[in-house]
Amino acid sequence: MSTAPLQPVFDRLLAHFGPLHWWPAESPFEVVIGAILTQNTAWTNVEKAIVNLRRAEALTPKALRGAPRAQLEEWIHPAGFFRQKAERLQLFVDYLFDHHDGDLGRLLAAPLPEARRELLALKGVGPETADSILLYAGGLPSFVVDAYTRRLFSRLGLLDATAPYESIRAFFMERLPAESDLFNEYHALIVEQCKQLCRKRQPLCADCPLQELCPFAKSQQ
DNA sequence: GCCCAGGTGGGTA
DNA sequence: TACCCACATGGG
Repeated sequence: MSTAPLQPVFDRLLAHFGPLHWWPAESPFEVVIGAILTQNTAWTNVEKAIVNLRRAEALTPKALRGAPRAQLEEWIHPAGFFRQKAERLQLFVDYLFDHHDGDLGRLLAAPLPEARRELLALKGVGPETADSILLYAGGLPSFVVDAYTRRLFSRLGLLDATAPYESIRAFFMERLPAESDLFNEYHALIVEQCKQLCRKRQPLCADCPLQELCPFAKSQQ
């Protein structure tokens, strides 16, 4: 399989940042919570909500299911969209108990396409959230496409940022071996690359390990 | 004060 | 299919 031009991008990011070993969570179920809470939300706000949930010992399917809705909304308040997200979290755990005995591992033990269909059928779980759960909670090789992925790779001239989610996901999955460790690091490195430049308020081509691969950077020389 | 962030669902043409 | 909008907080 030809991995050009995706392998060189990965190699440079890995050399620059080193392995990141995502997701920043202490359990697979915490990945699910983080994936829902981070929808269109800065991770710093999500962290505050997760601290509240941890303090309340609410980071388990059982605890979340039993929590009063108003209480849950209060815990996750800092993450924004708290009414929507409280509903989505409880719909998720309700489904988990109704269909998998409250065991996330069982849901994620199904073959990837089946587990993905199941997740996508849930209200509040779109393609990015589903792929994040599959990859980072389940260790399944499902490539995650997010706003950073679109921004970085359109900047590199490799894809159209406005293309549908599934076509961008296919672009990566058709060109990379289906290895969860590779997909894990790749997405984490994309996020790290974009976050760094965001913090520094720099355009994507400045101080970037991908300079040599970036047509936009070249045109500015 | 304004803009944006690791989306999703519902409605309309 | 392609837009539009609601959803809400916190940091730059």
